[in-house]
Amino acid sequence: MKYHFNEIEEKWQKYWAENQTFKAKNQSDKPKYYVLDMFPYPSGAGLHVGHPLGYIASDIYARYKRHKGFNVLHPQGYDSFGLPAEQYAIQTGQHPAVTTEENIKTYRRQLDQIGFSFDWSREVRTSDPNYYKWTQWIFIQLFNSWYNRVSDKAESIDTLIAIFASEGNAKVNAECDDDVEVFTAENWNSYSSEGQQEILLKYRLTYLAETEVNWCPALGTVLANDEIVNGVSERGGHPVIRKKMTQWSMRISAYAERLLQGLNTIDWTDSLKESQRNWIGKSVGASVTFNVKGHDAKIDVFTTRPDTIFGVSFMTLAPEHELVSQIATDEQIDEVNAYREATAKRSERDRMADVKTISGAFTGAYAEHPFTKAPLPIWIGDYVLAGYGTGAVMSVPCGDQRDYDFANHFNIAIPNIFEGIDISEEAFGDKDNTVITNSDFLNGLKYKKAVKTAIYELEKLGQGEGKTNYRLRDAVFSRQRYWGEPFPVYYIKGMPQMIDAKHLPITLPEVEKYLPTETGEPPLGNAMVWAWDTTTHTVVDNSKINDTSVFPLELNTMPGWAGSSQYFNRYMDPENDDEIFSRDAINYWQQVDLYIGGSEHATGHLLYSRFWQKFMFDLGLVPHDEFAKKLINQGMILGTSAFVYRVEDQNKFLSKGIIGNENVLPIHVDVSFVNSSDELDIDAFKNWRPEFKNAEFTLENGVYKVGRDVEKMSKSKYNVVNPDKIVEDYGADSLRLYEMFLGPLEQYKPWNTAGITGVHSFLKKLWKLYNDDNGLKITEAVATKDNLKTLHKTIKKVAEDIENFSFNTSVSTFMIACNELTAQKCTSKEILEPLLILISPYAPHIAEELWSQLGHSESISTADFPIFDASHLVESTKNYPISFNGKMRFTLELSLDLSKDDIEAAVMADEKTIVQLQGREPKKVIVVPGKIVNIVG
RNA sequence: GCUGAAGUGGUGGAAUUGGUAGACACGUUGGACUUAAAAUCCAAUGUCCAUUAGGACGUACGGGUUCAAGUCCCGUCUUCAGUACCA
Repeated sequence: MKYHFNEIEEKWQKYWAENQTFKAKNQSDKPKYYVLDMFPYPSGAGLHVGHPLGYIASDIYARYKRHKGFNVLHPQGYDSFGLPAEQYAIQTGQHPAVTTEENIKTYRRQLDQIGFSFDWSREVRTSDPNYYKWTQWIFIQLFNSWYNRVSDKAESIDTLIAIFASEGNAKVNAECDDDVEVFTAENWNSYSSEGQQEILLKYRLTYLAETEVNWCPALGTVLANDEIVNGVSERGGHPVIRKKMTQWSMRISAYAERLLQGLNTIDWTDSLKESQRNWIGKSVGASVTFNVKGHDAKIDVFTTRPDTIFGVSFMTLAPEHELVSQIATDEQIDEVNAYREATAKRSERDRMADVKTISGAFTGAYAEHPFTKAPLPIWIGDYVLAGYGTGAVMSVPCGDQRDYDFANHFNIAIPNIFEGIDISEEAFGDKDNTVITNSDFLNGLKYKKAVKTAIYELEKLGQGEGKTNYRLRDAVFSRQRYWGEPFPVYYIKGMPQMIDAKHLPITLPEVEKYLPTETGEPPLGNAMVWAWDTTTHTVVDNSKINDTSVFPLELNTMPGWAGSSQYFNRYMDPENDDEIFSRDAINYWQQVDLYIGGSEHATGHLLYSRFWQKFMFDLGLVPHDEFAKKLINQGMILGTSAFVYRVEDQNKFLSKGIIGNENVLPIHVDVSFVNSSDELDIDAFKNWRPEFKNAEFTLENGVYKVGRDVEKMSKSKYNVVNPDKIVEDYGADSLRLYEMFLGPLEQYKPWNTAGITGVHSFLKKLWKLYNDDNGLKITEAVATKDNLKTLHKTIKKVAEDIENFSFNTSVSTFMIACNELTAQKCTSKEILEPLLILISPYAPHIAEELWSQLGHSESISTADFPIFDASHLVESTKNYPISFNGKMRFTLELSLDLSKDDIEAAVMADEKTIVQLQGREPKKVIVVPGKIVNIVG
C-alpha cells in the first residue's frame, strides 16, 4: 500500500470532528492543562504558511500533554471585530458581519485541514452578541469600581460613596483624576445628583474625560499609544495628531506598580517582560514645587535627581503647559504664542524626527528657587513633553545634556555643582562617581545621600516629596467606529448611565452608512434605532427620545483590545448565559498554563489583559491575578520575495547576473512564477499583467534569473505561500513537520518550499517501515537490542525537546530513528507501536492511520506516552585512549551505580581501569592521568 | 543613544550547556535503475595540503581562563528586534 496522505488526512479529520475527540470536560480525575493560542483576526486574505506556526507548536504541546495523562483545554476562536471588515464595508456597503462570517469560514476550513486538536465546541467570537455581552458586563464592573491605594486594590464604588457621605474625601487615598477638590460629608450630601456623579466619575476605573488623544484624521478615530508606530497609525500608516476629545478611558495607571511587580511571578520571555517594563516606565525621584514670582501659580516638576536641585538655573515648560498663557509677560506673549503655534502645527512625526534642533521661547516670568530663593527664568521648549510627568522640568544644565544644550543655545548660566568635574564641553550625567558641591546643605554628599537629604529638606519646606512616576498613561477606550462592541451606556443630562447588566447584550444597531455622520459624529450616529427606554429596558427608535424616560445611547464603540482582554477565561465556560463563567469552571481551569503568540502584542493585548485580570482578581472573580503562567513568542515565517529588473523607462528586463551600469528598477514578481533555481517562467510573467505582455527579456545562459530578498510575507509583495497548496501537494503532516523543522520556534526564518521534500520523504519512509506492497508488515518479533536502543533514545530526546519547545530537533530525531529502524529491518510491534505515539503530536494523521492499522479502535490521542528506560541505552564499557598534548587522556563512557568516590579510586589505581557496568544512566567520566576532571551525567 | 537577542559550511540549522564542531535537511556533484523523464536508491560534499596513508586550519574579530572553549571572562565589530527629547 502506498502513502495516500490526502485520503488519510481527510479521513482522520472527519473522525476527530465526528467523535469530538478533543472535546475537553470541565471536570476530570486527570490533572488539568490549558494550552492557548492568540486567536486570529479573520482577514479576507485567509491564512498564509506563516500564520499556523504558533498553532502547530501549541497543538504539538497539547497533544503531548494528552499523552502524558492531562485533561487538556485547547480552544480556538476569532477576534472578529476590527478595522479591515469595516473599511471593506465602507467601500462596498457589505455588512461587516457578513464579510466576517465568510472570512471565518475560510479560516475554519484552512485550520481544519492542518489537523489541529482544537476543542471547537468552545469557540468564541468577539463580535458575537453572546460573547460581547460579557465584554460589556466587565465594562460596567469597571465603571462601578474605584482603586483604593490603601488596600491596593479595586473596590466597589458603593464603599466610596459611603465614605464620602460620612467623612468627605479628605482621607480617601485613591487613584483618581488630579483635579478633584477636597469636600466634606456636608458638602457631599448637599451636592445635586449630577454633581455627585461628576465627582464619582473622576474616581471610577473607567471614566469619561476630556483628554488629549491621538486622533487619526484618515481613519476618523482615536488610537491608543500602542496603536501608533513611529508617529503614524499602525494600521495604514496614516498621520496622527493630538486633539482634545471627551472619551472613555481605562485607569490602567492605577495598576502600574502591580503590573510591574507581577512580571516577576510569570514565566514569560525576558524581552517581552522588558518591553512591558519600559512601557510602564517606572522612575523614582521627587516632585518639587516652584513658586512663580509675582503670581499665585506654582510649577510642579518631577525629577529623578533631586540631589542636583542647586544646579537648577532655569525652568522649562512644555509649550502646551496650562500655566504658560497665565504667566507670560506682555513683552514676551507674542513670541510665546508664535512658538506655541509653530509647535502645535508640527505632527508627532516631525517632532520625533527632528530632535537635534533646539528651539524655545522665554516667557518673561521667573520662578523662585525653593532654597536660595534665586530667580529662575521660565522658558518653554518642545523638548519637554506635555504627556510625561507634569509637563515641566527643573533644568539642571550641568547634569543633563538636553538642559545643557538648551542653556548653551539661549545663553543661560550653567552653574557647576559637581566637585572636580569639567563641564565646559558637556553635561555630567554620571550619578555615582562624584561629590556634590556649591549646594549648601548637600555639599560633600554623594548621590544616594544627597537625594535623601534633598527630599527631606524639601518636605520640611513643604515644597516637595519623594515620588515615583510612571510613563504608563491611562488607555483611551472609545473608538469612532461601527464594527466594535457598543457601550452599555446612555446619557441623562450629559452624565453617563450604565444599563443594568441583566439587559445585556446591547447589540449593534443597523446603519445605512458606516462612515461618520455629516456632523462629525461616530458611525453609530447614523443609526435610527439607538435610544434607551428606561421603562421597557429596550433599545428604541431615536425619535422617542424625550429626556424623561428615553435617552440617547453612547455613539462610540470599544477598541479592538476590549474583546481580547478576557477571552481566555470565557473559553472555560463559553456557553454560560448567566455568568461570565461559572465558579466551578474557573476554579477547575484556574489560568492559562501555556500561551503561545507573537511578540507584537507586548504592550497592547498582553498588557491590557493582565490589567483586566488583576481587576477581576480584585473583584474575587478569578483565582489568579496573572492570566497566563507561561508565554512563548513564536517567531515569524518570512517570505522570500522575487524581483525582476526593469530598465528605467523601458519595457525591458535584465536577468539578475547581467545588470551592469544600467539604471534598473526592481519589481516584485509573484513567487509562484519562479522555480527553485531562481529561474523565471517568462510566459507566466507576461500573462500576469497587461503591461508585461510585450516585455523583452535579456537572459543569461538561456534563462532569466530573478533577485531574491527575505521580507515579511504579504500580498503586496507577492511572496505569500498558501498552505492550501502545500497541504494538497505534500499533506498536512508534512506542513506541520516542516514548519517545525524550519528552525527554533522563537526565531524569524524565511519560508522555502523546496526544503519540504526532506520531511515529506521521511513520512514516506515511515510509512514503508510499517507497510510494503503486501500491506502491513508489522510482526510480533522480539525487539533486538539495537531496536530498543533506537526507540528509547528517541523517547528521551523527543520528551526533552517538547518540554523545552525545541520542536525542530525532534523532527531530526524522528528521521534518524526511522533510518536506523529501516536499516535494522525492524518489524517488531514492540518498537513500532510506541514510536507512533512519539510522532503523533507532530504528524497526527499518519500516526492515527498506522495506529488503526495496528488494530486499535481508539484514537492514538488516548494512548499513554511511552516510558523511557535508560537501561537500553547502556553501552558495553568503552575505554577510549585519546592522545592530547602529549599526555594520555581517557574518556570512559559508563553506566553505573558507583559513587564518584568509587570511580575516582578505581581510576587512581590504574589509568586503564575498566569499570564494570551495573546501573542505569550513562555517565561520562573525563580523566587525565591520575586525576578525574569531571563526571558528566 | 538605551534595552534585549544573535553572529557556526553554498543554505536552514544541530552540538547532551565546558568534553570527537557541522547532527538532520535542502542544495550541489557523481553513480544505479529507466528508451527517456519523474520517482526511488547509493556515494561524496567545511577549507587547504597530500596519489594514498594522513596532516594543518576552522564557530564574526582580538585577547584571556582551562587538560579541554562555538559554549565562560574582557575588549572590538556587525546584524536583527523593541524603545526613544521620559526630566
